[in-house]
Amino acid sequence: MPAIRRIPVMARPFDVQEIEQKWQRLWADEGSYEVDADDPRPSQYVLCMYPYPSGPAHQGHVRNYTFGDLLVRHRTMQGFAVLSPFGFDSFGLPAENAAIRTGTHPRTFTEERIAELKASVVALGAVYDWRRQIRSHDPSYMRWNQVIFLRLLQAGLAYRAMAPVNWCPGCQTVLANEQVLADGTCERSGDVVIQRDLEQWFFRITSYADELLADLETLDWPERVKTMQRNWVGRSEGVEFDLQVVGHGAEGGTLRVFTTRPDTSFGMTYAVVAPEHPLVDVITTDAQRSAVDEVRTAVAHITEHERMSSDIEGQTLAKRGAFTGGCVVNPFSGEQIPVYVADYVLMRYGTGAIMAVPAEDERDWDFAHAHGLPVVRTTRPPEGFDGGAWTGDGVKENSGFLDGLDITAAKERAIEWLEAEGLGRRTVNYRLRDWLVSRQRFWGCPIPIIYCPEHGAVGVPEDQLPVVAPDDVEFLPTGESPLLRHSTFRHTTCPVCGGPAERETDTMDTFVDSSWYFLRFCDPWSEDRPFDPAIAAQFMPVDQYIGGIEHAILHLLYARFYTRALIDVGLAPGIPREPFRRLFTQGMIRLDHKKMSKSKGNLVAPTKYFNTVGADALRLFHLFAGPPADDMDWSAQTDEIIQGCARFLDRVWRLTVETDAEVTWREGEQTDSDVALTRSVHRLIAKVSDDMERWSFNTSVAACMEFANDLQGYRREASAGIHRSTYDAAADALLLLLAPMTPHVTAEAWERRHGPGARLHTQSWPTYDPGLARAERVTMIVQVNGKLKDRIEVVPDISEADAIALALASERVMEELQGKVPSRIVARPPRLVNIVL
RNA sequence: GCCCGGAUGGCGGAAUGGUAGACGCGGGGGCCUCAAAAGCCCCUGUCCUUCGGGGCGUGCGGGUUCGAAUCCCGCUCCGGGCACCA
Repeated sequence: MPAIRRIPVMARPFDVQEIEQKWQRLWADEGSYEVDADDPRPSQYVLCMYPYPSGPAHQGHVRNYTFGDLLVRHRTMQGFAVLSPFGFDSFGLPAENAAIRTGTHPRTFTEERIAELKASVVALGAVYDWRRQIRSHDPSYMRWNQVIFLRLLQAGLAYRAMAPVNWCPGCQTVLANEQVLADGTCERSGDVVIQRDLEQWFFRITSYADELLADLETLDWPERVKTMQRNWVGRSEGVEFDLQVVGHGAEGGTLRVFTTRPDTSFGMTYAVVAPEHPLVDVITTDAQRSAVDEVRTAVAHITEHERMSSDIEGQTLAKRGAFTGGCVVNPFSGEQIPVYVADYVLMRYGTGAIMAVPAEDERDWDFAHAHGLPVVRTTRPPEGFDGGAWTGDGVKENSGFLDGLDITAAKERAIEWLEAEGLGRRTVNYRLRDWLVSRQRFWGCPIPIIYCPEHGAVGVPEDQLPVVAPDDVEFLPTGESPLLRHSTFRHTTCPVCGGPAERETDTMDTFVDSSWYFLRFCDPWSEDRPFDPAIAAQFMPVDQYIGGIEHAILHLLYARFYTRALIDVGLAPGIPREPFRRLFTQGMIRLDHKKMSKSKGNLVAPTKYFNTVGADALRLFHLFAGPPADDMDWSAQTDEIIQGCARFLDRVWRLTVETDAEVTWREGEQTDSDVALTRSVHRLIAKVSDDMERWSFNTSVAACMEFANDLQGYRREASAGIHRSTYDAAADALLLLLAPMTPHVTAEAWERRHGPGARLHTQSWPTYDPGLARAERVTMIVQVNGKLKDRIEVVPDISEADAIALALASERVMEELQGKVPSRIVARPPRLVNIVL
């Protein structure tokens, strides 16, 4: 019995906004993506880096959450209980700056921004288990942040030490590096910023340097992120050894240096100590004192950042430094060599002193030439080398017992000699420094410490946590934390003796908040500890972590460290030491060649798309635009492409829900074109399933578009009517495959096809028959001398002999051969035959 | 300076040693319509062509291979990271 349907005529075949709101409400009401620890399904943890709430979402968020949501929905359809939480990194400087500008309390400001961001995330159709939401400024989260701090303190992983900071004498406060202008002045007062030592809190991340480095090998992360972390940790192996000091007042003293090139020791023609090095005061002669002091003063007045830059106002690579008047003995050559101070040697790295080998180190070369110091080559440079320092490999010369060796062997020999003589030992140095967590800010998690004149730094007892900053504070543009001026917060009593004491007024770096939120997500209801380790162990590690490349180093390194620290202080027994098994870093979105961001003021809000083409079309665009890892340019053409995505969804709707022409249905035996359609359904399932696993969403979308074209062609050509079950299977498959990408329109189409209450997203991900997915006929190409000459339709399992026979029988090939005998025939059935003359 | 990426039609991109340019955007033509919109159909790298087809073509120059966008060597340009870490 042929069924006949007629098309309704309208701009779009469905009401986008109505459908999107309906399904967003349904997913929330039905708790479709809420997952509990006792869920019988195997679990998967999919997480997008929790955002700083800066207001309504921008396209960077849209892209991020589209990828994440696609994964959540896809894995759910594959039968996993997918943990998909969302939260807000809600402490941070912008809220505090807004408070100074407008007087609004940072909490009010932040919570308004959270509501806006959350609304746009929901409007995008991204689904989360909102019961688990975390906001880092919530006292319930701060409490555990502070407990963890105290446990790290007890374990010796947190400590207090003097550290150089940027200090503005005008504002009487510490500045962040970003607040110091390029010329070394304060952005607010214009005063020259100086370096000053202040007591600050640190986390001992350097204790984990080797582990953080070694375990990178086990991670399924982008290679370049791992490389960046490796460089950041900056492990270098070398040797430390002592030099005898000669000269006034220093007899019997030694100077310890660190080097990775002990093979060059015979070329050490002078030594350099950092300006802050304690030996400077001892060995500087009266004659040299003023020159040395000049260097030290200059260094004290610039930031480390500037000190590292190779050019300060015309003082180019002259290497700012001076002779101290003192000397040391090079133990290898026995010669006396001068000791200099120079700003290119850093007190905090190695021993704060180096042996200088100008012939084999570029910095030493520059310095030696600026100060007229001798150069002795110990590695023979290659023939024709006319540059300065030679840092490559070569045969050792002028090096006594090392002569004739290559540098690797010479290093070994030199270290053995130093150890045998009792002068030095092997050492490893790291570029990585301990993590300075103190921030002189209001809008952050207070460091739970009380300073007692009697008992020193005492932790606030855990039953008194959280320490929450008071609300009755005044935000002034002074640059200092209002907590400093709040006397009832600041003045308290010592938990040990009850005597008068002062609270710490610094807060924690917000990277502390984000270093364990993924663990709290596993058990956000826990009231007696940060989380239940058994539950966390069930979900951890995060199976897929998604975020921007800008967090490649700091956040990801801190989180790796923190996870280990939590395990080692006993708060997280049984959880994996690596928190993020797979990492995906999405590319950024640029507008006019600049990164799209709120601070640059070049955002394109998604709202206008939600209100017109709808969230599905915008999602489809982000998936279709190109490889997820690549940067994307938001261009004048973008809106047209988004329109094209909406057009495609209209077409999907017409193909699955409505008929746009009078249609005759039939059943019974499949015709050839019915079989062909079935085959392309199976090929499509295979293609999209594979593309999903390798994050090739743009080609998934292309395949679905191609299939929709095929489906339309099938309808057009079906003069004898449309085979009902074949067509239904095709339409259902298309909806199932698109379900994770464009969830609203597909869910609605599914319900229209299958009746009220039918749920697309609880269906299983479709499977395919490999036999049907394989093409029935394939195009075999025939080449002569590698040039394409003919195409022949063949069966996929054609034999090599048959393929060659067919190729040689081709008219086009015979023309080309002209009776000549091929010298070689390369056959790769069923893909190609290449005839070589 | 060092270390990673990348370069393909007018544009976004596809092609994991085997038909370069899938899919889409833009453009051109046609159908439908009183007309328009929407929709549908066809064409669209480039040059030559006797309309059968042929030459050229994946940043540049070499190489390996029967065959290279893909692998190797050397450049150019663009993007990113680290930049006096001894």
